[in-house]
Amino acid sequence: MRILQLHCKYIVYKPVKKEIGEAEEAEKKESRIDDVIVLFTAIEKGDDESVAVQAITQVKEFLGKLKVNRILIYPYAHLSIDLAAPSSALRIVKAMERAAQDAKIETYRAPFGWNKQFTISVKGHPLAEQSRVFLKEPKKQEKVSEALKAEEKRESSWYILSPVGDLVPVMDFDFSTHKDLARFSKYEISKMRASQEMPPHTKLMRKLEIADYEPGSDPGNLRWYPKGRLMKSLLEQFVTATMAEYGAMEVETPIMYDFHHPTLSSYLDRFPARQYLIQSEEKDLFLRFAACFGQFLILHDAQFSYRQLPLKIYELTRYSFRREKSGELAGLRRQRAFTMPDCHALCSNLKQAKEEFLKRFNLCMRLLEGLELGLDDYELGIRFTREFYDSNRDFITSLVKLIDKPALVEVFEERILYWVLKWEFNFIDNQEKASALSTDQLDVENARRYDITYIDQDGARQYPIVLHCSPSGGIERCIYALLEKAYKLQKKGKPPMFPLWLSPTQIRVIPVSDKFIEPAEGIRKKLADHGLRVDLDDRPLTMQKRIREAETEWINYVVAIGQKELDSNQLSVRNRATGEIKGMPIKELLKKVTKETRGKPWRPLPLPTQLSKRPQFYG
RNA sequence: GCCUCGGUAGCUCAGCCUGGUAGAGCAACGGUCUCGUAAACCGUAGGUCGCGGGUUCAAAGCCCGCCCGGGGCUCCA
Repeated sequence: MRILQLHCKYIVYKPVKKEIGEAEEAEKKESRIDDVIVLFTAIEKGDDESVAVQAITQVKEFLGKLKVNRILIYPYAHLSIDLAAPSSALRIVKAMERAAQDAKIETYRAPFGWNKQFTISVKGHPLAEQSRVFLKEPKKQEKVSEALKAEEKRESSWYILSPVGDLVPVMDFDFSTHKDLARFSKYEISKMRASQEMPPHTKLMRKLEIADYEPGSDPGNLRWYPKGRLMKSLLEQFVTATMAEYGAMEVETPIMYDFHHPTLSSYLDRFPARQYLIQSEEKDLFLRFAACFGQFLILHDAQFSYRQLPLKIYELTRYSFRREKSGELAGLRRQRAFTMPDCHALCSNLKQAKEEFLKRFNLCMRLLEGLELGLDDYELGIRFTREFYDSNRDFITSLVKLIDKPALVEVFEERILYWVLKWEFNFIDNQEKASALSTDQLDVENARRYDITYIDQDGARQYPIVLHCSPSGGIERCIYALLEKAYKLQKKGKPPMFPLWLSPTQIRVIPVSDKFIEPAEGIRKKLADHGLRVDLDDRPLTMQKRIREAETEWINYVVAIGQKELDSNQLSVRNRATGEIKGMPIKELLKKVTKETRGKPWRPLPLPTQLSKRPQFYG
């Protein structure tokens, strides 16, 4: 629908003759209307009553601004080259008229289908002349998955489950020795938070040149600076290596899928997330929000029997996309494009699924331990259906035993989604918000949906149980947890730090003055040759200043080189964790550092080794 | 989507209430200093005050509209 909207001192018009067969009946009589908004209107193909209402709603709003409440709807075909058929056009013009009357607008309408003569006087103010286009809103844009709708009215109740198997309603639990669990429960149940400050990690991610918002993209799609890219890359490697060790086969699958693919579209309805949609030629595509599709489609086509179960398949999705509402986004805590390891395991029956589930639970604990996130840093949340709990009490309790502290439990009376049991490790940040890191689900529905089958001992086709696990949660979110944890340390008066293996610079060498740059570089190289990230602050600044900057960069060890060190063959090593300066031979430092990083992936410095050669990305 | 705060130098921000030559610190650049564990000193350069319109002799500032972003709420397999 196209409307040319004119604020007129007056308009005079007179029907001259019918132009089309469907024209309305009208008298060939002159009409005059004063101080009126004239809507020259063309109805186009695809317009319907909803467009008419939409148009009038906006016109009404506009009338308020101009302090006018009188309109003339004037059918005017010449505005469009894509006109609707006259019969439906007339219907919609009438719908506009009705909508306007309903909105208490004084409404006039020129007859439809006539050749008319008119004289018009348009006012001179800037808002007097407006052209507008209204389109029917495409349906798929409004598509909300059934799961999202179901989520909104889900019925569940909350408990605390202790390691000995007591299930206590949340209201009756004594939280006095479980402060973080109390925070987690409060967050999950009441959804009450009131925080004015910025989340500390968003400031840190920029100050430390890890990541930043990218105004040139969609919100929640971040840019990563070299140091952040390095950390992310190390975490990715670590998770992938751990999954390989576990026996999962790494694959790679497309990031976009056909919206109308039959199995995919029914899965979309079972998943509570909003998608990015892309149109390409004739296809509607959506960007994946997890690796499920790609892996399930592979497994659908693969053939395997009970002998190969449990069968484990893994992908590090870079990226998964979820079009979260803009207000939900927060730095590294929640993005619209994020990197998520996703591992599925197919199990022959519930017994095998439970064994595997436990194995993965342990694996996730170990993995977070590798990031130096321990049991004090996260809380366990478990969710299940009432029915599943009733027949698997001991099994569920055995999960809680593994962390040896009470867990928050959500019990669903009915199965709304595709799983009957899931758990997450939740990190509680400085604003007392909880975010899931590791998670695993027991899925009893998707094998059937994707027609994934295995052959059992008797040669019959069976549907396996599917486990969905993100062993670390989103990689970005891991960095968020590390930053928030570091901030907690800082609040307690301790130096904020990263685990050594993730530190962009592990050791910085600082020559006392520029006379010592050369020997300092020699020492730097010696250390670097042992597979460490060591850089050299060769800038002509005072020693104090360079030490200070090393500290603000959270560098774990700082080595000063001057005459004293050259004479004694001892390095002066400043240890960030303790704040102490200790003399030690180069070997001792090497031993200390390699011990601390044993078993973890390594990558070289992502920046020039000389600080004088580095650009500033932020600030 | 709603509420709220904001957009001024690369960064952090002041100036806006009460209209009258656009500021500071840090960073950058040039120089002096050759330095011993969290900020040496001097200087130089750097701005379409988010965009559009209005009011005014005069707008970063006042008014209207728009755009963008943060945070909160809702939501979170």
